[in-house]
Order: sequence, then structure tokens, then C-alpha cells
Amino acid sequence: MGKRRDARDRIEAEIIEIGRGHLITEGAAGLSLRAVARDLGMVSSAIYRYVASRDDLLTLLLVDAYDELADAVEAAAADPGADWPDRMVAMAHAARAWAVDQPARWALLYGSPVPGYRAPADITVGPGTRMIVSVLAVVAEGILAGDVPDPKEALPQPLSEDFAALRTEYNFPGGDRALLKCFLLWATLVGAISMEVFGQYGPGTLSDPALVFDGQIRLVIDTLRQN
Amino acid sequence: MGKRRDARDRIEAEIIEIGRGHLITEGAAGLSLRAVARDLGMVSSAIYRYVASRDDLLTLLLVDAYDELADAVEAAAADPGADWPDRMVAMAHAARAWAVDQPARWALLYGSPVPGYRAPADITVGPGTRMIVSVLAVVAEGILAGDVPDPKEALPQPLSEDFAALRTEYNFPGGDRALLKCFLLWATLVGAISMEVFGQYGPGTLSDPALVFDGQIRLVIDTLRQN
DNA sequence: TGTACATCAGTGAACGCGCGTTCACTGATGTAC
DNA sequence: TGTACATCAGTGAACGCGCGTTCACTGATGTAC
Repeated sequence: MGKRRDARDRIEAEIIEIGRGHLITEGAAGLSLRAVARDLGMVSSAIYRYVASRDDLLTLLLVDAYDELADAVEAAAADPGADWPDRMVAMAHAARAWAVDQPARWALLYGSPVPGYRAPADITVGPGTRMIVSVLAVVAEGILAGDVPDPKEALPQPLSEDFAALRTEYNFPGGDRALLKCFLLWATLVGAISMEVFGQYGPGTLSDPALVFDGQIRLVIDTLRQN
Repeated sequence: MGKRRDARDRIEAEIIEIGRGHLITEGAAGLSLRAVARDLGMVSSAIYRYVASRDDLLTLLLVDAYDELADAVEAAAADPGADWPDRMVAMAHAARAWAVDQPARWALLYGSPVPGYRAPADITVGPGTRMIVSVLAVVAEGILAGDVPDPKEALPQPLSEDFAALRTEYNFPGGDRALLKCFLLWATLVGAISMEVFGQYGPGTLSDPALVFDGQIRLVIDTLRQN
């Protein structure tokens, strides 16, 4: 009955897996439908039974990567015994570990845009925001616990208005200043990971980049508590 | 006499300018010697009189971009009337402005590595470190002025040893903790710019990203002063 | 100043490569009666 | 349960594209005597 359906599902999964591999070894710009078909043992045109175009495959892999990264981060955040700063540190390390392990997939998510490719917002935004959502949730905990100061003063317009929209969209309890600190945390997290993963630290300058990363993250978490 | 020499210099400059243009419109992965030759009004093979290979051209453009960015940042840092935090803010905004203006060149410097390309360290490291050198110089001022606390305690090994090497290499007067804060500043700067330039903030969520950037940078500069 | 030779810039054809995508087709798998 | 037809997976050839790089060549520009 669902035999054809099953075969289809299996091959679709296989396509994503192979695509993942190519992403890792060739990078997004080098991802080619022909190569995937080849690895699948199919003739190049057959892949179009499963995937509408190269961009379509890229989107699949983008969502796949966003989800896997978010899974890793959420798993790290889930430790019920730890307090919020420790969990934040754990989340950051989880994100870093994932990125260091699969540089090309991190590059797809947070690196240079792929020339000529425009991610379709409807499929992509959800998985793409999962990680920031869990970061915001942990900061929210810190606010509710009284560890993160949350002054009432609004920042100047038009920033405050943008922030108000984000606050309702992500259900974030903090004021403008707390939200700004989340943007700081966010930029630091992405920046620190990208610097390492994209090879900005020359070879040999840092014998253990994880130590620097840990220091950076703890510093930025400290700023959440201050002021 | 130097007529041939002059023509050569002129064409080499033209090649860089055309390459810059292609970088801006196509990105690094789309940079092609044939296309540059075409724009130069030459047949595709003629470009090899001036450039050894595609990678060679990429290296030229990499150095060109590093230098231009560093020029912009150094110019912003040069205001003699301003104190060090204001100058740091000015440098950050200069870097951001350059990047927002030329996203693809920023991507070449701080985005995903170009697949298959390895930058030759001897030519590339100098220009590549100019920006961080000027950042460190301004933080050093803050330390010497007594605004940035500089505790003596060493961070754990092997981090402290790496930092010692960097301290002598960049002539940085601060201790481990101050240097770690520079790494934080560095990551935040690159992260905040990349997030904006690479389109991580969805369209329309921030009506003026420069305001968020300014807030992020001021927050991270504040952390230099604390503790 | 003039000539002979060496150097260099640019040409044009060719090599072999991989890509995305379309199209008419065969043959197997499912569905309706 | 068996047959007739529709659906679908995969084939193979082809389209047109652009790329990096090599090579033997022509003609102009420089250099040495």
C-alpha cells in the first residue's frame, strides 16, 4: 500500500543526508544536484522527481541545519538542576560545538549569504528563530528571578517601537534595555563562533579556542546582571 | 622609458578595480578571471600576463579590502580631541559603515571561507591584523588612563601562555583579563556587523539597525570599564 | 642616430570540465471495476 | 481474484552555459651596440 510512499520517504531522507555531506565537504556554493544524484546512484535528471530545483534542495538543507542546531541548543538548555547562567553557558557551548563540528553548515546559517539564493521566509523563519527563542527564554528567567535588572526607561525611537514588536512576538518580559542586552549576547555568540569557525584566529595562536569562547560568554552573561 | 611599466601599473590597478566590482555584485565564489578579462576588453587568456591564477587575484582583492577597511577604521580612530571610548565607538561605526556599504567585501574578510581557497599568510596577515591592532591600541589607552581595570591575576593555562605571546606580538600592555575583554569586543564587533550585513535580522524587524549596533557597542565598551 | 635583437602584451583556438534543466521514453507499481 | 488503465520512478540524450588554463602565434615596444 504505502510502498511507493515509503520508498519516496526513504529517498527523500537519503537526499538530505547526502546533501548534508556535500555541504560539509564542498560548502553551499559547491552544492550540486548532479553530484547528489550521482551519490544516490541515479541519473542526474531523476533527482527532479524529488526536488524542484537546486534552490529547493538548499532550502531543505537550511531547515535541516537550523533544526539540528536548535535541537542541540535546546537539549543543553534543558538541564533542570542548573540555574539560568549555567544553562546559558551550556547552550553557548552546545552551539559552538555543533558549529566547530560542521563548519560548512554553520556557514550556511550564519555566514555569507549564498549568491543568488533567497531563503523562502515561510519555511525558514520558524526553524531559524528557534535558537534565539530559547536564548530569550533563559534571559527571561534571569529577569523573573531578579538577577537581570530590568529598568523601565524606554530607548529612543524608532528603536523602542521595533523592540515592542519583538517583545510581543517572542513573548519576552524584559524592557528595552534588557532586550538590547539580548542583542549583545546574540551578536557575541554568533561573532565568537564565526571568528573561530571561519578561521579568523590564525593557526596556532590559540591552543584551545574553547577557553577563550568560554571567557567571552561568561563576560557577556555578566553584563546581563549589571547596571 | 617606463612606458611599458606605466601601462602595466595602470592595468594592474584596473584589474583590482574591476575585481572589486565583481566581488560586490557576484561575491567571492562568483569571481571569474574570464569575466574580469572581458571587462578589461581583453581576451580571456591575456589576463594571465598580469595575474597568475584566480586564487592570485582573490588574494589581491583580499589585501585590498583589508587595507581599505583598516584605513576607514584608523581614520575614525584618529580624532585627537576625543577620549578613548568615543573613538572606539567611532571606529566601530566606521567598520560597520564600510561593511554595510560593501557587503560582499565584508563577507570576503569575515564571512564563510571561500571553498578551495587558502589565503597566503605572508601577504595577508599584515593587512588582516591592522584593524585589531588599532582596536587594541585604543583599549591600551583606556588601561593607561586608568579607565580600564587591569588586574594582575593570570587566567588558566594554556590560555595565559597564548595571551602572553599575543601581548608581545601586538605590544599590548594589559593583563589576561583585559585581553580577554578585547576578544569579547572583537567578537561582538564582528558578530554585530555580520548579523546585519548577512541578513540575520529579517527584513523590517529593525527600522534602523545602526541604533542597535550603537547600543551593542556601547554596552561592550562599558564592560571594559567594569570589574 | 640607426640597426639587430630580445622582451613583452595581447590574440585566437582549443582542452576538458561540471553545471541546471528539459524532454520523450520505458517499465514497474498501484487503483478501480 | 483478474484485468485495464493511470500514475509514477528512473533513463538517456541533449541544450546551452561558463569556467580555468595552456599554447603557439603576431606585432609592438624597448635595449645594446
